[in-house]
Amino acid sequence: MGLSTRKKHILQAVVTDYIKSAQPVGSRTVARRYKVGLSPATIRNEMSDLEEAGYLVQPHTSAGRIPSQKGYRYYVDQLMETSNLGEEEKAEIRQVFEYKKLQEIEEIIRHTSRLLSLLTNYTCLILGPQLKKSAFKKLQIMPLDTQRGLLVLVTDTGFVKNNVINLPQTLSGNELNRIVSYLNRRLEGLTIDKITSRLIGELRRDLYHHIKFLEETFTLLEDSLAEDERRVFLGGTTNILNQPEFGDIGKVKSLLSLFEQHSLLATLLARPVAGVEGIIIRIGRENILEEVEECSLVLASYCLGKEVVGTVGVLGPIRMDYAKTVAVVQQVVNQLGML
Amino acid sequence: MGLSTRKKHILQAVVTDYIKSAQPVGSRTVARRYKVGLSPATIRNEMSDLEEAGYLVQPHTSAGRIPSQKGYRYYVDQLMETSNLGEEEKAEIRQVFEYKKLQEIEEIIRHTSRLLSLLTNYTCLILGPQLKKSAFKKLQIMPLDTQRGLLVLVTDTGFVKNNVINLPQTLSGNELNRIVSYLNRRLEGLTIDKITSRLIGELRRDLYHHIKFLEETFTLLEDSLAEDERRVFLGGTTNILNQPEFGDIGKVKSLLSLFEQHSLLATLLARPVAGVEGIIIRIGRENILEEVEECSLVLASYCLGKEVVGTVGVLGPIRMDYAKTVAVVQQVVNQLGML
DNA sequence: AGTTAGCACTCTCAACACCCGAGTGCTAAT
DNA sequence: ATTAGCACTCGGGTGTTGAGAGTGCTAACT
Repeated sequence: MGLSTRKKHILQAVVTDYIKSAQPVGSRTVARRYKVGLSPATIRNEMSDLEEAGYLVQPHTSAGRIPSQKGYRYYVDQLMETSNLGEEEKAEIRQVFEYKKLQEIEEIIRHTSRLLSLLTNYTCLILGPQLKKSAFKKLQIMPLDTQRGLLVLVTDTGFVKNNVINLPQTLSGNELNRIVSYLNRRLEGLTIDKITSRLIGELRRDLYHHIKFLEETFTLLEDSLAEDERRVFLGGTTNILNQPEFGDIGKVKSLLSLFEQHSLLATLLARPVAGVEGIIIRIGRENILEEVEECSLVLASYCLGKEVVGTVGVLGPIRMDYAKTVAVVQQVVNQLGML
Repeated sequence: MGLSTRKKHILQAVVTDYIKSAQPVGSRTVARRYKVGLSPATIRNEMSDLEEAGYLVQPHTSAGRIPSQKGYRYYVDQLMETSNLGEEEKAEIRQVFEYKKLQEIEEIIRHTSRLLSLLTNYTCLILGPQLKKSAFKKLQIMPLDTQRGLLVLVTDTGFVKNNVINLPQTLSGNELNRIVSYLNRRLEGLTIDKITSRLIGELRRDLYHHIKFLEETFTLLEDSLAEDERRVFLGGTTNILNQPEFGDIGKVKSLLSLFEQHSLLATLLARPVAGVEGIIIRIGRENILEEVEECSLVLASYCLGKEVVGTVGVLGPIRMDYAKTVAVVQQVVNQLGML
């Protein structure tokens, strides 16, 4: 791993220049634009070494070099200087969160994804809070008419779930209220994944004379827990079209189709080790899906309240501006955590 | 308007063939593939006339002809034979709606849009129910903690709206209940657009001693009414990428960006004259937005219950399979109406 | 020994010429 | 009125060429 400082400088120059220009960068350019006091010839030699070591590749003889995935990895790990956000940008981020304090969580996330895609010009993916890990807060059943009611479930993370259910006509308003408040008492404070079939079985027994009604309610509850497909929120899906590397319809198509398959996206955003704090960068093939093997992903967990509840990610071309993206993601995640 | 029957046949042949092949069709092809008992030369003459009359255009000399927008219009109005759906397709549609009876409305619409885009291979746009035209059904406020509550609003069309609001700590549960049931009584059965500022002012007076609390609730109510941006649901947004006419990134981009601007889409789906029943087809420039001047839109109103509540549309290239699309849309709208 | 200048070499890309085939329009024959 | 025949047109594919960018190597320089 021990690259000479000179090699480091050159590698850095190549990466930053390529990130800006999307053009293979040659020795001339490095010599001219980046004040290494060296002649092109020397730089050529060093670049040749770097290529041999696997940090750079040549698209073809007689083109400049571009970073390999290994090169990007080295850059990200060792070379990148984290850029500070401009004050205007910081202000913009703060402003978006200013009035969001008491909004519903989905609304907040939607805005966040828009903000991130706007600031970075890449595509933003946000994995919503995991229902299982949220705590039950309150449940209510609103009768709609004689046969149907609306089941409303709220978690402490501000997650709201609505479901229309059938009510038996024989059920009086009083009974309904009793049942609801009983359920609220029993479920209070439990995290959703604690509401197991066993517990539900218990509740069923206790309320045996309402079985028919409950049957459906519980099935619904169980379903929505089992499904627990965490919602993925997208922002700026068309931003990739601005990237020169996606001039080809085929690539665009496979990516855009991926964007419609939320379950796949969820796996993409899943953190490898839940424990790791801070920002994770996945470059090209380091992502599991082949649809994004030409993309990089900047990932971070975010909190709402004190718990880590989800993941935000910014997806751009491998040639993305890592420094800026990391800064933006960091800032946004911080702001989210303060809500 | 009076085309000879022979010209009609030829025009029809050209349109259908071009819809299938996306290639300009020449006189040979018409003679060979469509049993008009005529030689290419004769057909050439007729096609020449049709071009003069504006129904066909030549991309360049020595290419076949393709229909002009006028040509498509004539085809759609006079020539198109409405295709009957295959039994499997009908069954598929029915099946999707089978289990949807008591779902929430948004869920139904989401499924519908997926279904439509799947069956047609085009992009599906659905304009959700208009809040203003829906009738207020029920309102409930669930206290979440000492300071906040969840305001749940349900309309008769099955539309559910959630909003977190602040509650004054001084408010007792009883008081809250009284207020809620008072509001329910006053608002019952009114269509949302009847809940004007005047009415709200009245309510305010009647509940003057809760002004602070109500202030916020009402503002929220008013906001969500004023905003009343009808939601647009999309399906199969990447389907356009399969169309050869969108091989160019520029076009794709402008369309996909349009798909992110829901307010624009809403105007696109708005019906010109609310009264007109049945299916409307808008070809190319007949649509107001220039982003879709190379697209056609097949529109239909749909009902939920007895009221017309929204619009479904299928957006494809001008060269779309109108016959099939119309059949599918018709069928789906019918099924929706039966829910 | 490390650095640099010079030069021949390689490769891509854009421009240009070229040809082929599909399709037309016109004319003359049926 | 219809059709066969034929000259003409034009787009798209193919091959060639030249310019430009960048390299690698060698020999000279510090």
